[in-house]
Amino acid sequence: MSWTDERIDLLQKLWLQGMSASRIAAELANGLTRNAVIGKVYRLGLSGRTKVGGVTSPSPRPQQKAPSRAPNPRPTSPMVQGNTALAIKPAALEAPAPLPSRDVVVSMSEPVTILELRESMCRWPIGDPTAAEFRYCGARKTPGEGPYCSHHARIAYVPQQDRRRERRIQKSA
DNA sequence: CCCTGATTCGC
DNA sequence: GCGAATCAGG
Repeated sequence: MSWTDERIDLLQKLWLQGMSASRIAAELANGLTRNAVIGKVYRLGLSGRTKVGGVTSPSPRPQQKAPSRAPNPRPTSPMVQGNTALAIKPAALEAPAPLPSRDVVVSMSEPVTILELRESMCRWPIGDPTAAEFRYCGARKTPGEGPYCSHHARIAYVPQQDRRRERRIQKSA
């Protein structure tokens, strides 16, 4: 598959929304890697996401080929990133104030699709597994073997300390 | 170690 | 033009 206009369009949209390359790649679901996404973005001249605030960073992208080799003229753009980056996009600032949803738990990183789910991520299911919107918690898994983040682990393993003494007495045997 | 984007470079 | 490899960093 190649970069169709539609795909490029979506790519731009997502990229400008602040979505990370890896997520976009996963979203476009095509075996595309984040490298492919980044590479395309680069070619499109979209690299160096303009930050919010209108301060149009000069995004100096010398499209010219450096004779020998440009060691690393890395401007080190100020970008919010990392697993915990909340994809703060311009749209978010313009968007209506988030309704005081009451059940927004402390979930940091947004839920992830199964494609984005990694071994180190919480597998707590979010939503209807049969729905397309089904996601997993995706937060950092608690070290060890727990398939869940610490938060969900507690919910999952609410042990049965309270369990009725199931097998009462089986003395007579 | 997980992740991020940027750049280079062979195809 | 494409994207893996690499680089540079958080």
